[in-house]
Amino acid sequence: MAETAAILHADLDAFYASVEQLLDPSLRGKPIAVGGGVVLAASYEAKAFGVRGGMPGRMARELCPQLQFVGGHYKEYQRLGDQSIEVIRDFTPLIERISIDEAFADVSGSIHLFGKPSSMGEIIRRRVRDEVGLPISIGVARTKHLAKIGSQVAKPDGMVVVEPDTELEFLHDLPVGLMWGVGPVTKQRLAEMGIHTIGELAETPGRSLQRLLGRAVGGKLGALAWNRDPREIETHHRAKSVSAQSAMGRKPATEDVIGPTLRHLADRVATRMRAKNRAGRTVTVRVRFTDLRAVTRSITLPAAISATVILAEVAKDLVYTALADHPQEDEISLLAIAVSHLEDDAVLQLELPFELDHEERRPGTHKGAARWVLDRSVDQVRDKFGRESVGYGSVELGERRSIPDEFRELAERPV
DNA sequence: TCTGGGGTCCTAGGACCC
DNA sequence: TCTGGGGTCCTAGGACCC
Repeated sequence: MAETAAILHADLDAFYASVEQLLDPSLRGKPIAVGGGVVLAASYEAKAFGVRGGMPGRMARELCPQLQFVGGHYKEYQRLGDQSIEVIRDFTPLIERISIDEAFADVSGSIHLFGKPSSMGEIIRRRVRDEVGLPISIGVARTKHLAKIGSQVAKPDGMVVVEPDTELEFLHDLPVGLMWGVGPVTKQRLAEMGIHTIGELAETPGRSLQRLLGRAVGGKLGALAWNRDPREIETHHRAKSVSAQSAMGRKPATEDVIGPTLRHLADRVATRMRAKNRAGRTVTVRVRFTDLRAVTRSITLPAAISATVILAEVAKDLVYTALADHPQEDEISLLAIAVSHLEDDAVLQLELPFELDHEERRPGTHKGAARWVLDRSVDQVRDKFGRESVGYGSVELGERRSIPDEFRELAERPV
């Protein structure tokens, strides 16, 4: 861990909304939201009305009647996000990309070249503003946790430097909700104990925290409140799961809904796995009912799979298992497929189809390999002619989904 | 106000093995 | 035969993050 404050956390402000305002100058200074059914990002002008990310579009409109919904420049989001992070790379290769609009960087080894970390932060901010055209906030501190909180405090369009000798002073007056790992539930539980600030959290005995929040969460929060953050910059991590989901409002739990949706989801997941030469052993499905309660069912197979048709079949069995356990539910609002237990996939892997209803699990290697080879050729056609050139579930679904596939891909991390 | 999509990590019980 | 204990894997659910 750095002795000096040399960890940067850089976070683009209201990212999607800022990109839209950059692309269309007539939107600048106006309350806008990216999204539709749900607000994916709100401009600062919209935030002034109380509009927040994750909020239902209808509620946002009530809060701000003149709110303008825009969006759709998905390729630009990716390009401008990448371009911004690349600016940081001019100062250090030790970068941990958290998401499309956010990254940590360790610049301790670059001080002799570029001067103080705070100077680097200011240059990065200016260059992102001048060369990309976007506002970015930066926190500079000795640890990731402090740097991250620093950038949150610095928003919008600012920089906060936490010097090593003022860390606890900085930390202890802040609300617990700013801490990494404190969400709505934990915040509420802490409030019930009269804990509202990080300082109050630090004064609470570790035993009490662990009793209230569990061993892991309680222990972690106690350590962070006392400013012990052992995390280091991780320049590359591999994904541990691949998933896709589809919200559908309110649909009957019938085969004509479930079949095409699962084929489409399996296609998305399996295509991404194959593109990264990975395959997975554990398949998990999630079924959400109309009251938003959700159940999951999973199975761990004896061998990893990445063929679309096989994944769709396994997922379908799991979904019907879940539905059989909830016979009173005849409508669903979401289906999801996730594959975990990922392994590196030999180029010519053997796929094993399984009969889930039988004890016996027969390897049918010829059939499995044939499916995998077929999938590979579909992948190649799509690479040349576009994803829509070959449809699995998307054509059958026959309706516009609220979120285009291009946008979904943005959330993807390096696999 | 009941709302998207892609992820990570933790807990707890049960099965199974040594 | 009964008893004890530890480790690992699997499954389901939940909190959290961006």
